[in-house]
Amino acid sequence: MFAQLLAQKTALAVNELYGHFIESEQVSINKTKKDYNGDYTVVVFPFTKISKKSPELTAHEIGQWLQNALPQVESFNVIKGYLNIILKDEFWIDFLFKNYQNLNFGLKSLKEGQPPILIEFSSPNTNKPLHLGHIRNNLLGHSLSEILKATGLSVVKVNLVNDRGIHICKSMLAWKKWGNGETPESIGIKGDHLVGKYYVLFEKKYQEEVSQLKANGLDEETALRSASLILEAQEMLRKWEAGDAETLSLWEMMNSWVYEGFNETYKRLGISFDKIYYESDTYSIGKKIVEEGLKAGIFYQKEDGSIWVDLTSDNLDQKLLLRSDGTSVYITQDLGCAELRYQEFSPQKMIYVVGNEQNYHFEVLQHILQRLGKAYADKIFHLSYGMVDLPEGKMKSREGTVVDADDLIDEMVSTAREITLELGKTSDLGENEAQKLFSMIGLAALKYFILKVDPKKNILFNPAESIDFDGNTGPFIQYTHARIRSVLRKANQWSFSPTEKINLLKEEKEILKLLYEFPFVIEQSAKGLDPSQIANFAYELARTYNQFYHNLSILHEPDEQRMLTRLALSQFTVQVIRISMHLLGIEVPEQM
RNA sequence: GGUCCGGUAGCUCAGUUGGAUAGAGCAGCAGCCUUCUAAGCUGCGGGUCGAGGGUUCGAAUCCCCCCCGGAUCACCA
Repeated sequence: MFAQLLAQKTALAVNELYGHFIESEQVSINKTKKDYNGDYTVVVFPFTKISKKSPELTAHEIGQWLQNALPQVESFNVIKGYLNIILKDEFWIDFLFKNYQNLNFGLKSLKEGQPPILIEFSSPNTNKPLHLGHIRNNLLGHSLSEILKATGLSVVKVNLVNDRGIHICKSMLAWKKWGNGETPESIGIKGDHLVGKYYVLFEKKYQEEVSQLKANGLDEETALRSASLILEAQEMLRKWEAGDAETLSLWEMMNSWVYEGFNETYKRLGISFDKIYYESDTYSIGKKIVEEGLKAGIFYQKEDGSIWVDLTSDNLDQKLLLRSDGTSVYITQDLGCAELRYQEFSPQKMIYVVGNEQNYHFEVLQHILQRLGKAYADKIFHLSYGMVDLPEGKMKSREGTVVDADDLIDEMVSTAREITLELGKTSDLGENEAQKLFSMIGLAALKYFILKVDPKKNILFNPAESIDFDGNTGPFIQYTHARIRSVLRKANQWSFSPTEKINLLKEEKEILKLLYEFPFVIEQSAKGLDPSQIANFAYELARTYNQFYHNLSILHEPDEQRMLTRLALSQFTVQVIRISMHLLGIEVPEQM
């Protein structure tokens, strides 16, 4: 990065000019604001105490020194005490010539011999279909994996399927009671939707029974606890953990329906995993860990047999680890799963992509692992992302107020189809290709809409206002890509390898300055586990290119070297757009 | 109540370790297609950066306090 070099040299300048040593980290270098003339701006205010001169004079002295010391510097100017540095066009042109054909610009190759980063995401429950919240989770997980890989890390994508527990028993019980043997085939709906239907039905019947009990004089809490439906579900869970054959076969059948449904949705989203864990496999390992912890006196047992950990000295609460009837809870299996993964992969880091509603859970998990003295306790990291809210508030599966993932994807694709057909630029495509394009565009709109937002912030999704296809959107960036590709196809007759260094126009230089930033953007995005930085960069790049495209001609440019330079610039831009979008899990079309 | 997260234009969001006059998109209005794709480009209007104090040459950014919103504190996951 030139900015780093500039900071080092500025520190040296202060040292030589004013006899005072400073670290280059103390120098603040910014990109020059659009309204001013320059490429980089050195902020000299902090040095005025050292120079004992006015900001203007200090800036002039440092600027002169830098111009003498750095051959890349063309000139400088000082405005209101800010030192603006202008680099020679040669610097930018060299950068262009060196990189415009690089298909992997900004990407680092895998560093061998390093322990992997393990990233868990998706982690669905098998009692209901995926909704918009899960989409965010999946997109974040996928994108982060790509971004981390781009920095040369080895990444293992894992999914932990929540395939057991009381919630699963609820949908099983409801299907058993009222399902009449329905299957996905028999009624023609996706398996995950079918199971979800019975989960919702259970809640409905359960609430009815609770109301009835309350009408008979029971208080709410007692009614919730003593309703026959919940007791039956609990009994089913005990049978399941005891290995009851009938229960297990029902469970296997319904789970297989769900997996089939999930796989279809994952496929549409372009999501995949290296390894899938099942809670039904990890909970027993967790149980053992809990028992060992109990023996070691780290946990304690109540009279009813339930096992707890007391975290009050860590400013947390007491936490149940194993129920009185011996069945496990959510955290039990998470203890087992962490152990299993660590044994299996010895990762340098285990990232959990899980919503911020579980912040407390992960804090507790980490504290428990620390108390158990596990080596991996400090390697777990909860990537906590914000909820996707509706105008009326949180989505709730149990109440059926969710934006269904499959429905939303369908809707996005069909909107993409309408818009594309209306614009009529793809009439030469065959049916298959057209279908692929609509899907590509619809998914881009959805994915970009989610990923452009800082992960830790909540997203407001208003179903009444459809997701945009204009402006700061995925399709806008795709469009820019298609546009550039179109120009490059037409330019095939030229070699488009410029040989002479032209002097750059503003529009050309603006793009080069952005492209120059790209590797740094990837690094920052990886460091902050934040795909939105890539998304915002891609938009900025596309927007800047469109200005260039609008103001200047490429193929009609009479000066051949200038034309070739613009082609190289277009080539470079199209690569970086493609790479950026790839890091977000978004495909780009040749035409649209 | 405890803990954690958030509050930037009518709406949705950017805003690097504190730096110049806080930026985009959508929505609204006005322009630009005989020229490489108009899903584009240009212009206009729109802001007490939740409120108040403090630190600093300089605060949307850091500190304190308050207001508002959300999450969480289950023998749910």
